[in-house]
Amino acid sequence: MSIRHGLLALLAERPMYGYQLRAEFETRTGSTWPLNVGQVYTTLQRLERDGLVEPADTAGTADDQTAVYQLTETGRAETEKWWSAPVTRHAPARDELAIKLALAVTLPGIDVQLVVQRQRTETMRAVQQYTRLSRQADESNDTAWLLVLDSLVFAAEAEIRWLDHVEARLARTARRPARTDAGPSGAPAPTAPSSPGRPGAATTEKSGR
Amino acid sequence: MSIRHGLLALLAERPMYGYQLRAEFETRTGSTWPLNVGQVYTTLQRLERDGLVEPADTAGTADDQTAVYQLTETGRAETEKWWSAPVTRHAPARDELAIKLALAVTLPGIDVQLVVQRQRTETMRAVQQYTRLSRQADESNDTAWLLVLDSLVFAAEAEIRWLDHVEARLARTARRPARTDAGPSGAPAPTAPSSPGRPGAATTEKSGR
DNA sequence: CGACACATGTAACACGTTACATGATTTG
DNA sequence: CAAATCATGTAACGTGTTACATGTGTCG
Repeated sequence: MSIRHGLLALLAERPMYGYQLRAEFETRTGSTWPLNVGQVYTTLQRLERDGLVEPADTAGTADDQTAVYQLTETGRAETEKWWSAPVTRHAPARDELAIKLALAVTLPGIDVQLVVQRQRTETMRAVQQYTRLSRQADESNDTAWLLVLDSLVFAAEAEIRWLDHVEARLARTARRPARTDAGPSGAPAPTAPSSPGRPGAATTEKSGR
Repeated sequence: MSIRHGLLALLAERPMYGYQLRAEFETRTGSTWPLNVGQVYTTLQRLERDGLVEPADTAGTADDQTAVYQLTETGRAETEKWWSAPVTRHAPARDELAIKLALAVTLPGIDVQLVVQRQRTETMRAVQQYTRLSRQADESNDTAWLLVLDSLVFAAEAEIRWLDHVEARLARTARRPARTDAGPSGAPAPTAPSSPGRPGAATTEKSGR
């Protein structure tokens, strides 16, 4: 849905054609997410189908081979709605890493420590890469790109923190092993007591600007 | 791809049938991501098509109406590969929020402050909700669920930090306005100098366990 | 003239999501 | 017996992704 809304937002500024939309989208998001041209055209088709955009009247401008689109009233309303409502993470997207580790903890014969360790290495590599790019973005004075990169850095750092957290919890549970398995297909197994205080959920201080 | 790998991982423990796989998956990931049964069957079909799973030989067990699947050799190899390689975020998934704010900064007539503010409210709400659920998970001693919830909390907190960061940067740029726009369809505009030191990318201290 | 950027589009496929259809078994 | 749960599957649709086909304009 990001593309859909992205295109709408761009078209809200002024009418545009497909090729142009792709260029604008990529430029303004720091070329972080390359956008296939084909996708733009199919998305435009769908937007037109849904009555959110329409071919622009190119009277006088002698446009023969560019297919300019503009927002309809409905499209403009939809765009405003997008700006005014926050992005909701209801039913947050399935996170492969979270699933992987949840399963790792649950299944027998998995060296969770090792999985965590390898993942941390990889994620730290990602952080470094993004940081490196950040310098470029800073030099070229590209605020949008910088913002996007920072978002990636923040997310990756959170992932590392989480991995540390998981590891710590594992170390604790390892001493006093408790089964997390639910059994062949049964209900959440009532097991031994564990972990009195739990961290993580109280780290909001730093953002209390 | 999470489902695909998730099912493989579950089948690596022992052969199972569709309905059972769904239950196991949901239980072990704390029912955070409800998995439609239909999806399980179609995914199983695709896995069979790709030679990763096969109908299990149910000789003697008198299974008439359950379709038990087991891993093939290829499937087992694929699963091991999954466990041994970290989840890579190459070409990280398009993040709607990042796109939204990058566009907001770039486009005229958008009250970025307001967008950020509303988003923060929403995200903080999410953090609180997850934290509340965490308590439940802790009480019911469900390690996997707890892990998943923590991951969501960490991610949401990172989002809040990022929003703060964006706001701070905006406040700075507001005093010394610089165009981020690239123009009608041109190259990254060379604009006035801005922002000497940039924070964010150096926040790794906390995870340096 | 040949390569490359501009510009539009289609086709095929992957995955995810919801809704629907069907029947067996358990249980109040 | 009725309702819920167990169990399997199909159909239709949405988005995203890649590859392909086609043509124009420009520039070395």
